[in-house]
Amino acid sequence: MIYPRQVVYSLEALGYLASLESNRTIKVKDLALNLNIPRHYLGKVLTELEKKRLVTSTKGPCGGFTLAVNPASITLYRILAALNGLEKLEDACVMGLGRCHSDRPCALHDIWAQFKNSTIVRTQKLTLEEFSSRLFMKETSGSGSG
Amino acid sequence: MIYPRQVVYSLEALGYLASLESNRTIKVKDLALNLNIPRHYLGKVLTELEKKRLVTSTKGPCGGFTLAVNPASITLYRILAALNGLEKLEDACVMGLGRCHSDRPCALHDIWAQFKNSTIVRTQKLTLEEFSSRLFMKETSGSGSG
DNA sequence: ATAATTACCGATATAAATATCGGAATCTCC
DNA sequence: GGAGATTCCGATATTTATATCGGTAATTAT
Repeated sequence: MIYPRQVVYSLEALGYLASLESNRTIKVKDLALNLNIPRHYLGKVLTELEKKRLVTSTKGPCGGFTLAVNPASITLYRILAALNGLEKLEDACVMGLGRCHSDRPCALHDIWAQFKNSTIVRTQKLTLEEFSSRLFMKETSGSGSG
Repeated sequence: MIYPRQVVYSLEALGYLASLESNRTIKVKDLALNLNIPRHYLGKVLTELEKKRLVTSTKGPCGGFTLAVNPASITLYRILAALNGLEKLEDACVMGLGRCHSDRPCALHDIWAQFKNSTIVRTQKLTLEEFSSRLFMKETSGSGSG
């Protein structure tokens, strides 16, 4: 992966939250178990997400975290931006060569530029809901559609 | 950049060495100055490159490092492989999502796959000589070709 | 041989990311 | 208002990458 783990954990947590019925909360402990993330570390990550108004927390019994945004309208791009997850994509050179510029590009310059561009376009179209349903399929109570 | 700095330094050092007349050595100190890399750190990186038979070292006055491979025939792919620089490219998911597989891909799966593939194809065609002349232009003694 | 030059190498320092721990603060339910 | 549940938060540990330092070994020139 090209993102720091904190970002990955954030995406997983948000994806999972979006897969729950709206307004349903989940405890850090359970989230950590489900996503296989160290519990206390996830707690800190969620605190960050709360500061960025992406989730809300409630203390006490029946407390936990819940999504603070509408998953059908927020895009992954906005989420990544909030998490500083776009930094890698802003690097000019994929190999980190200081002397690679657009006027004197390295041999991978165009490939990287295209990847960056595609990623931006794609994530700007992708809602959290779509992202979530793809990977964190809602546990429907028993829809036997087939 | 998506590569660790050690890999970047290695690429820069090899590129620079390839831009010198063949069999010409350069001292770590000078290389570090030219590439703006911490001297002692570069020394360790070069030692690693020597273990991998990519460069040769000579001690004493007039000593230094020189390329141990033919820059016209070795590809960047082989170099990256030797440096374990392909690890990031081998990751299945660009976002590091454990539950993203080819049979249940995330929304960026195809973009990432294409980038990885293009990078491999391109670096397999790219010789160190080409890589070097693009960015570390040989200081020709005065070819006024234009 | 001696002196100067250079790579070599082990010890250590620094920084950032990741992870752990325990108790304080807050909230709900009774 | 008290008991229990849960987040919150500061302190600290661990790991990895990056960087620094200084002495040792090897080589060359004289």
